[in-house]
Amino acid sequence: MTSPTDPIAEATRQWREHGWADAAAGMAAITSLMRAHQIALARVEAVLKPHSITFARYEVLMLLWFSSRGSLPMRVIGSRLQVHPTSVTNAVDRLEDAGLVERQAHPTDRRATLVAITDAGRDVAAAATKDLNDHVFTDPGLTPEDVAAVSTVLETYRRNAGDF
Amino acid sequence: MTSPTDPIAEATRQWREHGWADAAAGMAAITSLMRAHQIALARVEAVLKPHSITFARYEVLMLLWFSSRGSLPMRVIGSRLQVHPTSVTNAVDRLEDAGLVERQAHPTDRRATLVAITDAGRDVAAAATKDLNDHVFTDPGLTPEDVAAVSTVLETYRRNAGDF
DNA sequence: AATAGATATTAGGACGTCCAACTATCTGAG
DNA sequence: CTCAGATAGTTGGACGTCCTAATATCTATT
Repeated sequence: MTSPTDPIAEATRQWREHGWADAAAGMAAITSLMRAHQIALARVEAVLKPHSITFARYEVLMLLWFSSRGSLPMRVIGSRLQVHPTSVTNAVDRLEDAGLVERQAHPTDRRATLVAITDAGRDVAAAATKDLNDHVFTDPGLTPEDVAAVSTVLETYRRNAGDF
Repeated sequence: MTSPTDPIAEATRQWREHGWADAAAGMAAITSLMRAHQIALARVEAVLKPHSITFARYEVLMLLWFSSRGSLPMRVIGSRLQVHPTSVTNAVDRLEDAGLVERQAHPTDRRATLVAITDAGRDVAAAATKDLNDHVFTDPGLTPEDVAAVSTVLETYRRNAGDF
């Protein structure tokens, strides 16, 4: 089992050799985060692909599904998902083209736009969630202890960053 | 603790309510990973911006800088960074336009292309690294213990995914 | 040696993210 | 009541990632 060297471990070694020992651990953590994100996203997208949606659109759909009225203003969606307003416009455009959501006038603020999930949207959300739960979330690729550890530490990271 | 609700904690609650308790922890971990990645990437890109490079290009530059000959085949770059060949082409195109690397003929395999770092490339790599170390990596936004914990768990995750 | 299959790279296109700039509408200070 | 400033959303563009398809070159099998 002579596995090739982990590129991040190799980078860490280089960092120390160059006298950047103080930064080596942080570099490794952030670089690991980038790779792990890439792996996780690829797995999730692979499961969502048959449902013809992406993770970005899935998140919008779930937010609407869980909302009490089945609709939210664009701005609220962006705020919850922590993405730029233009990303919300993009995702909603595509979801609307697919008939999974529809834009409605906001009752009191004519600047705002409400996004409402359709029946078809609820169906896709339910089916996609079942698939994601069965094929990714129930066994994400780590022990339950590690899963909990990641969540806990990253929650701290997100809070420190002002994410919520 | 009067903070507004963490959207991920809220999603976890919804998952349990809908009877998906087995998948709730995995969903939370993966969603946390997505957000944390977004935060970390934004910080890194902000520091790199004055150097007129992105993180993707920075990684290519560092790989070349650390290589013994100062050059690597495109294929090796993609393999180490775990990105698609077309992403390497893209990054190298832009680095070459900026004069930070140059393409050279491979001595023995005419299909392959060597990418070599230039003196200007070494200067940018050194300056960018100093900035990243000072402003991000030395204090990534977590305690040293948490930084180590993230690295360790994500290393397992990457290894399980066949990343190395 | 000839050729079928594998490998290295590039071109074109889809999608998500961000930023800057613009329109429409709301809100609050005077 | 008016108007400057804030807010909601969209458009257009830059960039990174992936996928598919195409070209060029290597390699191994017959």
